Amino acid sequence: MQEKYHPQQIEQDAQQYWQTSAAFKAVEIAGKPKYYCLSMFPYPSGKLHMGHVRNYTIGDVLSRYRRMQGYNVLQPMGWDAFGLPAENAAIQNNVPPAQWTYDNIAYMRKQLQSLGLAIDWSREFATCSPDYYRWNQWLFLRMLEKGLAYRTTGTVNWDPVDQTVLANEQVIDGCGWRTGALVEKREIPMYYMKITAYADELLETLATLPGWPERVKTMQVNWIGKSFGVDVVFPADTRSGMPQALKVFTTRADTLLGATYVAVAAEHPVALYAARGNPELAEFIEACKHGATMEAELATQEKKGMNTGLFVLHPLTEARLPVWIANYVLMGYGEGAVMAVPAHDERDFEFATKYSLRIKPVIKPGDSTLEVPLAQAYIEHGITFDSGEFSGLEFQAAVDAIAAALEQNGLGERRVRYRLRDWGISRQRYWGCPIPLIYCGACGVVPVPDDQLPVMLPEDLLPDGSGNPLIKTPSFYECSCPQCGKPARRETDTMDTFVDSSWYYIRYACTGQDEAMTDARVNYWLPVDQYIGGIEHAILHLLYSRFWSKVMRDLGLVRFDEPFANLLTQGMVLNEIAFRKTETGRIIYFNPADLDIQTDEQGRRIGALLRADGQPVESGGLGTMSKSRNNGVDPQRLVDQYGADTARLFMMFASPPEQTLEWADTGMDGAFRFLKRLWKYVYDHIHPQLAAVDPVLRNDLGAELKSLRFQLHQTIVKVGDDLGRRHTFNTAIAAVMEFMNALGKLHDPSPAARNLIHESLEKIVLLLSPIVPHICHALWKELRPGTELLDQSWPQADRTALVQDEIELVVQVNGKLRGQILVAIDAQREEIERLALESDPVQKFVAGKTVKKMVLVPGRLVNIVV
RNA sequence: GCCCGGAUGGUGAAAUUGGUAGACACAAGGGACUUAAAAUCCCUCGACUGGAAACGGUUGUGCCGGUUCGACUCCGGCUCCGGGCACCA
Repeated sequence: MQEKYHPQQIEQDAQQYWQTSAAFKAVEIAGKPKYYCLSMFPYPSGKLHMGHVRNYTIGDVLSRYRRMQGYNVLQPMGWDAFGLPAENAAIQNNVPPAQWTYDNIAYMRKQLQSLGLAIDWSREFATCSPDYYRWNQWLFLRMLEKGLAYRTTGTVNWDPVDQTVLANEQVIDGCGWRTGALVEKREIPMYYMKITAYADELLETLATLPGWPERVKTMQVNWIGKSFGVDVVFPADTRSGMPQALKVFTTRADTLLGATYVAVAAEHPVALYAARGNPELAEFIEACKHGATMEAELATQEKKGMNTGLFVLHPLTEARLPVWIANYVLMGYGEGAVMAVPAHDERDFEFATKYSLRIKPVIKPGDSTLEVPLAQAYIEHGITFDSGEFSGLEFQAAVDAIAAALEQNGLGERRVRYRLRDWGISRQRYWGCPIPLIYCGACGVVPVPDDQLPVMLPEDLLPDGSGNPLIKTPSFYECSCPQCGKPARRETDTMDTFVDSSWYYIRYACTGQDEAMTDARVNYWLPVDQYIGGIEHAILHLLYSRFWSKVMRDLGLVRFDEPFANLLTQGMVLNEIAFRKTETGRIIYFNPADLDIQTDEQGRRIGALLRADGQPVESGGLGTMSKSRNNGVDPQRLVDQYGADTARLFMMFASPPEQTLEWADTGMDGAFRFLKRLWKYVYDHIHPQLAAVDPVLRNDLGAELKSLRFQLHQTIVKVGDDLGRRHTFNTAIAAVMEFMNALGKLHDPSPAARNLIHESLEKIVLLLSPIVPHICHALWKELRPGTELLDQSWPQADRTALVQDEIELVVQVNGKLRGQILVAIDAQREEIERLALESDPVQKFVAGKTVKKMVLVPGRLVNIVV
């Protein structure tokens, strides 16, 4: 055994051993309990960042821990390989997206392997492989057959200069990111997946997922947004020229008598009708085209509107209500029209105040009245008033009565609605899975026959920023109609990359299966036992995956209802954002590694200077590590400098996994120091070649050794609980450090002590092995020559070591800590109270006062109330 | 704007079911070893305060209020920060 800890050599040896022994190859073994541990696969952006290290280390710790517990573990890895960044890179570097992607995969695979992850690499695949995306296409066609996929129009961001569709990310302050041109909304035909058909099940089965974080389930519930309300029809006032009735949905039918106008989207037929011969209105509608498409922008943009001059009739009072066009009403949501009740809706209140529209309160708090005029909308539930026959009712009674009245006169009906919208999957982009459809002049939209799948994506095209290059590639789009054989045109849109990531975890179970999307092996491995990934995927990816797997289930391809039994959402790894603005207003970002931090005498940060020129930079706060903001940290430097074990240990020790982590590498030294100390402990124990270790004489230990052994077995219990149940790897590591500190204080040359040290070191190595597997692999060889760490089971605590005679209780007076007492483990209440009262520090505080009450918390404390 | 989280020493954090706030580390300061440095080891380390010292006291978990014998933890109201908002992944 070498005297010093040399991670490079140790890690190389361990990784080589794992590879040559195919240690992590997962094989289906009937009857053996399986554990499918999956970390979200990476997008091959170029190199790993700290978020990846965090994600994959967590997965690896859990995988190795379960393996030691006797599970048949599957931990696979792959690549979410389609997507926008490859096209941007292609434009920038003149390299086809395919090549850029494959190069990145090759580099990042090496990086992952250097972390020593217990992955079955034989199952690796990338979603851009035709063997994979062929089944996207195949399933899409099945969904089309079942009516779960359909075609309709959707809104996109249109860059009028580049003549191309932009992703939301590519729209900056309403302008195209490359051209700076004002972006327009445009309606184009697209394909949608009917996720709303599964809305109820997606909602209901969340309740069957106790292994999911509450916050994620809450977010999904709110996202699906099931609401009970009423569809209300406002008939046209034909005398005003209004061409049609307007239907709106409301969850607040109790406020119907307070409706004072109706607003429609700028794209609504009534708006277009009103704009004919009204240039002012037409201009407003035109301006709305440049309005926001994103919900965040939509909700914060200035609310603007115009009166159409048209009227509808109130469905209950027949009062004439003006019809307005408003930029905050979207055609894509519901019916493209809303009823406005300014007195009881904040947005309507703001709008009505701005345009001097009528505000009519009809709801008041149960125990008081409203002060008129209102200073703000009263949005709480309350009692109706000023509502004719519907006055004086509480919320539900009012909704029921008004809904009944509407149903009676045929102008409304109760409806359940969802906030969830169908999933638009068409992308006007090159680097994605082709949608397998053909457009024939004679036959219309014709699916590509199954035996012609996959529709292969050419890998040699070079996008130039002006739209999807597939449109300009006849060898791709020219084809003949599968039905009539005449020349036809292939669909050039590709699928949303969320399709790729919606079922990759199923495909890992069927490596090599070329005849079908899945096979029987799925039934062994799935569902995933533990899924680990960033909290940023709490809604979209996880909801789409749940949906897609339910569709597969209904097609008989899989048997489970939910794909991920347990979910661990790791917090984001943040780093500082530093920048300067050039004279022309362009923003240049600086990597925090290139800055010198200035602190005050207390060590608090007050600013930062760019090392290159010594001048200050501006702070952009904290944000997730990203290429675009130049605040990523490449783990490679740390791995090269300290080794993978130190990087893994530090990452796990830094904070609990679900917590957002502000990146700082201070502490790496400490993690490295700990491993060096561990190495030294084993070396010092092994090296003297003293007497061989005797069987431990556990009943013959003195008080010091007995107490140390108690702590050892307490630590075994604690670490198992932290890794397996709590997933708090930081406290597991802290517990081992604490025990190591205690062990280090033992200076006892007796054989009994030496036995205990040996037992301790073995257990420490086993406990740490899921976190720092390389060093543990090497140390185990020294402690138990001829055996392999990988074959060892997770240690069990010795119950006899955990028996205690006495325990310490805390004594409080009026809830304040005043002292401790030592009591026998089986001491009775009276005995404990007597000891507590008699203890010196207590006497001081109790003397001369009357004891009112004593609170005893068994095993914890005594509180004396005076 | 809406939905979901978070805030504890100079720093990362711990306190698992309402029961000792700051475990375990980092940084810093002091010391030992060394020709020196690195490495290693030892000590101090929330704030204020009494004491020569031993050892105490008060206060303290983003802010304001509440419940309780007892609150980082529960309740009500805020502030700031992070994630998501349907075409970044």
